[in-house]
Amino acid sequence: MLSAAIQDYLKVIYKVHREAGKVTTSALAERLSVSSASVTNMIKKLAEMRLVKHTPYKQVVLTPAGEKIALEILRHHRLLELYLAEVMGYSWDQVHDEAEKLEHVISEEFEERMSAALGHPSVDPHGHPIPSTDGKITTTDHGRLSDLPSGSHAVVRRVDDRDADCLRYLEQRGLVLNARVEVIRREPFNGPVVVKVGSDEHHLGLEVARRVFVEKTAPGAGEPVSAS
Amino acid sequence: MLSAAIQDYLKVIYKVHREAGKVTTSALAERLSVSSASVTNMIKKLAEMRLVKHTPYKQVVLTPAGEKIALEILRHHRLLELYLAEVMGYSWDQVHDEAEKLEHVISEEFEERMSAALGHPSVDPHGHPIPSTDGKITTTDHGRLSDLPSGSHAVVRRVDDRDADCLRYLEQRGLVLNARVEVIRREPFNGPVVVKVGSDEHHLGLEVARRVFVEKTAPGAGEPVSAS
DNA sequence: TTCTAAGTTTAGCCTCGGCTAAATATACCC
DNA sequence: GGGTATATTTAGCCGAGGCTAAACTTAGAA
Repeated sequence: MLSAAIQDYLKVIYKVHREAGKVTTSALAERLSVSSASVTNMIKKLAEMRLVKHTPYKQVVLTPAGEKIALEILRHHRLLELYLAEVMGYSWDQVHDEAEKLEHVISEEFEERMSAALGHPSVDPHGHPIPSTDGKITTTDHGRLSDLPSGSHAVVRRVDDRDADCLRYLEQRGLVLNARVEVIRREPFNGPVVVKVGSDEHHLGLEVARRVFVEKTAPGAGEPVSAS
Repeated sequence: MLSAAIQDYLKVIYKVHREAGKVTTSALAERLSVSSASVTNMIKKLAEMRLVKHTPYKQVVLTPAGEKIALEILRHHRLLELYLAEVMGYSWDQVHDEAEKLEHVISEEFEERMSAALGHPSVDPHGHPIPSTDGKITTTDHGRLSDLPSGSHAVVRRVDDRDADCLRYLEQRGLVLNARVEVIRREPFNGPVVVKVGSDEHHLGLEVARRVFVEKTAPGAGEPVSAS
């Protein structure tokens, strides 16, 4: 059994790769709340274990073996989030921290029973795809709400789940998974984005709007432009 | 937050105290699958933290603070066992190992939601009482099936849950919580105990019979002699 | 009472996964 | 193309929680 620390490193390497393309020591250090030196140490170890390839001073990439483990942890995390929310009644902003702890500890048995109880879902409550047992994942790249021109219509497809306060903020304003939004206008000088959700209008700071990922829709349409 | 290791020590100290009265280094070492020297080290640390009192070469006892933590972990463990069995459909013999890992990781939130989902139960699937949130526990001391004279009638009130194989064995023979049993006869020379469960008779080795705790009943009675 | 076996503690070591400080590599600016 | 800022790695350290071997207590038998 791999330690929770190693599992965490692999998971974060995977996520940083998805989000930034390139995986650097300092990015990992920040995401793991650990010093850069500690990251270098661990990376060296992971490289010996053939879980990552490391080009010193350049970057680190997961080997297929490393990615498999990362996806397994990711699957645990996202199934847990969904289970906590749907079955146990957790609120949207509470699930992340609990899942973060449990993901390293549950058995395959537990994973399978959760998945079954949820009807083998493919997306977690924040819109992230759930990897399958055999380590496959289908990612859809969505644009950010903050990048939408005014007048756009869209559907919320994913929300960054790293900050519980932000999640609460968004939830209160109806910006949850599959919610329809319209960009009314955008204030200049990186000011807030004014969006309509249902019949309400909200002024979202750029930082917040960057955390909401959307799929564009036709203005009056009932369904997204490119429904899956 | 206390480490999982410390939580485990406190839990095992509590259990050994219940089961054997006296808590020795070697008993702890065996139960924790750790060397005696390691136990001595950790006990020293726990004593500094005021969680146990240690009389060197004699014994160790929990302080009220230590007992509080032990009972909290015990509560986690037993709620988890029940939740895994009742809600998630685990079998009787699978729940212990999973609970053993999860008990150190779940939040108060999780604990409370499990308890609510189960209707705030007072006994786990193996018959152990579940401590309350405020660290109270009501223990009933039951005799062992292995100590019953032939002809006795009894109800299973608790089963030792440390060995999954043994649990499976007992479950297959109907020796589950609240099952009625009758001791048909006892073979001499520490031979098997012959018991009737439902309409079947089974020959139980002494080692197995020692792990089943029972409450005596009147021979034909529908209810135990001293119902709770 | 003394001697010995069993149980306990001490001493010293190990691995894991952190840390800081110092050395080194890269990259960017002029 | 050289110099400096920034990123990365190396070196050396620490605490947690294990281990073994050796020393020390205790208790029981002779």
